[in-house]
Formats: sequence, structure tokens, C-alpha cells
Amino acid sequence: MGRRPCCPKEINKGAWSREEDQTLSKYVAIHGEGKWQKVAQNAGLKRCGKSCRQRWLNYLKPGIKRGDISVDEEDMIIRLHRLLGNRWALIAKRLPGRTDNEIKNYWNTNLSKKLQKQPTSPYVSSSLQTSKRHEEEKTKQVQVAPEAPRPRRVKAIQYSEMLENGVCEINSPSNRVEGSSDEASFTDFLIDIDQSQLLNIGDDSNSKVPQMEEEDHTNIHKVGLTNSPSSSSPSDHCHHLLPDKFDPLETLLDVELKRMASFLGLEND
DNA sequence: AATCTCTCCAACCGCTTGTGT
DNA sequence: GACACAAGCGGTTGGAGAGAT
Repeated sequence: MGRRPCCPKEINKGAWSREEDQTLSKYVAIHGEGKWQKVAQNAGLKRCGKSCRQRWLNYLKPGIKRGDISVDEEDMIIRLHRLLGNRWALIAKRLPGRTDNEIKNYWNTNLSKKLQKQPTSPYVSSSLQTSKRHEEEKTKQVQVAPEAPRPRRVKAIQYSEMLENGVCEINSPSNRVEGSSDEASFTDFLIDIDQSQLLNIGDDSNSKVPQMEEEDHTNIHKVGLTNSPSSSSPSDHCHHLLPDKFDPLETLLDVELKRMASFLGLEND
């Protein structure tokens, strides 16, 4: 009993023809994205649903930018990679119009080689190195292990009110384990945050993170470090649903990206 | 001109996660 | 809780084109 094949036997493989692209584009334009297996069947494409999805998302979807990755984008990729490791999808979300596949390919074909040639500051692009302003930055670059711990995916998160000492505790309903202590489920959830990366951002004494942001991620730090048995039970606090999905990783990214924006003179973006 | 080697990138593949029943 | 299915993700592969010999 092997794995059930995800695709019919009679499927096309390899490069997509113009006709196939048109067929897929028309179908998605009419019926929308999703249900990719049905897209493949209903549109009359002899393709695997996954293949249709990938073709659409990486190539046909309106707004996809192709080629000519700018210096700014390159810097962004380098810095995001330092922060996130090989989480191409997350990196791609921060680069409008770029796909995870393209960024991954660009990294593998260009940046990884480029950075290999710069062993002393592996995460600083050549453009950055030429800038005096970036000289400081260079000394601060810390290489992230390629096998940096993978953050968990987090859905809706509840958090308790700010405590008197300014510590915010986070509770994730989806991660709460029946029968386990609240502390355990907290710890489980908090693995989501790579503390070394947090510290990497936070201990940057030279960084000019605006005060508000400093407070923001200080709180996140404390979330990760306040998980002591002495802390009061989360059930003691009234929980509030955040207005929107709150993703600690996103918060971290925002902090880092604001730094980047300021760095690149794009503060108003 | 022919052949080989290298580079790039679209596409494939297997695994994980989310969701519905 | 178990299962099935869909979607998402990242590593890898293979073909096309460019450059070298």
C-alpha cells in the first residue's frame, strides 16, 4: 500500500505551453483560486492540481514581478534571510510581487555564492559594504545557522492584558493542550520565537530602533523569558482577542523592517 | 562547427499543516 | 480522535541556453 497518487496517470509534465497558461488564466479569472484539483479537471488541463497552483502563483498571477531584482530588494533578501533562514515564503511576503520560488532561486544562484566570497561579513551585500553608513552595520552582522529553529505556524492568539510590570503573556488557544498545565502550553507556544534571534535584534546596542519599537520587542523578549512557575496562571487574567491576527514573528519582522526602511531612507513607506 | 561544461530557473516531489467531516 | 483532502512549503532536479574549449 503506497501513497495514493495525487495526480491522474495521464498528466503533462515539464514546461507549460502558452495554451495551457491561457487556459489556466482564464479559468482562474472566472472561478477564482483554490480547489486546484478541480481546476485541473474542469479546465481540461492534463496537469496535477499542485502544478496548476504553482504555475499560477509563481508565474501567471497578476502582479508577479520577474527578474531584475533591485539592490534594495537584494539587501532586503539578505537581511530577511539572516533573520529567518530559508523561510522563503515568509521572505517573499515582504517583497511584493516576488515569489518564494524566485527568491529561493535567486538566493541559491546569486546570493549564496556572492556571500561565500565575503566570509568576513556573509550577510552584507556588496552595495552595503560600499556605504560608509553600513560599515558600522557590518561589524554587527551575526550569521544565523542555516538550520535555525523553524517557527511554528500560529493562528489566532489570545493574550492577557499587560501586567503591572509591563510583561505581556501570550496564550495560543490552538496550542493549548488538554490536561496539560498552562505553563507547558505557553512554553510550547513560545518555542515559536527564536530567542537567539530576538536577542540578536535586541542586544544591538548601536541600533537606533525607535523607542516604541524597543518597547514592543522588549515585551516579546519578556514573553519568552517570563515563563517561570512563579508567574501567575494565565487563567487569572482576562484574555482579549487581538484586533487582528497577531504573529510574534510578524512583529519581529516589522521591527526589523522598520530598521531596514530607516536604513534605506524609506521611512515613510 | 562540434562538443563539453556551467548556470539559471521552472517545475517536480515529498512532507507538513490546516480544515472539514 | 481519526481520517481524508487541500493547501503550503522548501529541497531538489532536469532542461534550456550561454559560454568555454
